[in-house]
Amino acid sequence: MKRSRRHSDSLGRASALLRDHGLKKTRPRIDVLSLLLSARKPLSHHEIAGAIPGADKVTVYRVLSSFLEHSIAHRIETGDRVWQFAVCPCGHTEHCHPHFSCRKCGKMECLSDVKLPRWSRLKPGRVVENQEIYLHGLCASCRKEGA
Amino acid sequence: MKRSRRHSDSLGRASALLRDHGLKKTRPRIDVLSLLLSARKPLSHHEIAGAIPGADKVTVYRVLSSFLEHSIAHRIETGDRVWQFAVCPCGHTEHCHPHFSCRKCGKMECLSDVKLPRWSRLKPGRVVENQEIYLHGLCASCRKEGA
DNA sequence: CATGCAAATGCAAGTGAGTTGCAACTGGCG
DNA sequence: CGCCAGTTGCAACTCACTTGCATTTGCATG
Repeated sequence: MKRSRRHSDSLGRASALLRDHGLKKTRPRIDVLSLLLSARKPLSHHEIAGAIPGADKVTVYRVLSSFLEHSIAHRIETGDRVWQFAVCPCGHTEHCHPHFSCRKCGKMECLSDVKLPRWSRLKPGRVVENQEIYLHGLCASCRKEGA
Repeated sequence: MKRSRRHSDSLGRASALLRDHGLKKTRPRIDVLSLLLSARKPLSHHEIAGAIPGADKVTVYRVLSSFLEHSIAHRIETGDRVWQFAVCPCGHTEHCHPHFSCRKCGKMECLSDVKLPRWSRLKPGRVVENQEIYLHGLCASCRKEGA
């Protein structure tokens, strides 16, 4: 089964990631990290806590914060004052790429392969240390259905 | 005095803008709009309400919402879950341009003249209707001071 | 200029994402 | 095995923003 295979992969990858970053291997951390790994798209705290039966919401916040500190995951803000969290397949720890979300189905994707302008060249003098690019619109499948 | 001249300009422009959009000319609307016009940079609700003595915070939220609805102002989210509001000099009502904020002095600017990639070409199939680009780093003057 | 009323205001109370304090627990080291 | 720094989980908090509702007001109309 594809799904369970991916899930067990995620469990293994989660353990390895925690070990590599010197984080204790605890139940909440394994649960949250393997969920993020198998999701392959950004998830909100609400989605994460909801997908893990019995999860404590504060613990989930703290687990996510520790992932951010260790650059295991990154955080996106989508304009509705709710954070989304993701471990991107590209392995980038800074959210160097744009994120797209569909106004119809709500799905969000990381556009990891998009080339971006060199901000510092465009605006000499400033140093851009961090960026957040958020695109909103219709995804390919919702567009076909006709919105 | 340059400052008061700009302020009275803003008062006149504010009245004109309200009239043009069919909005009643009320005290809170005049106050908020002329403040945004003279600020020439994004301001948070907190900054706006703080700068207008006796302003009711709920009214300020509602005034800002009506400006958004009528595309007089636009709203930016900077990553700290606090909205910023601006009437850009370029006159664009969609926030089509990136915003930059300095991590040292906190100042935020609209980068109205920056050319952006054509998202739809980069990611065929999707329709990008709205974008939010937020850059964070050091502005030119804070960089010189050495941070 | 007086009048009416839809729209706007202002106060109080509510919502919800995220945070803090603190006592109890536990992974993983010696 | 036993320790303890790091982690968890519960309750209570913060704070940006929203909603409900009674009162006021801009402005169109007679």
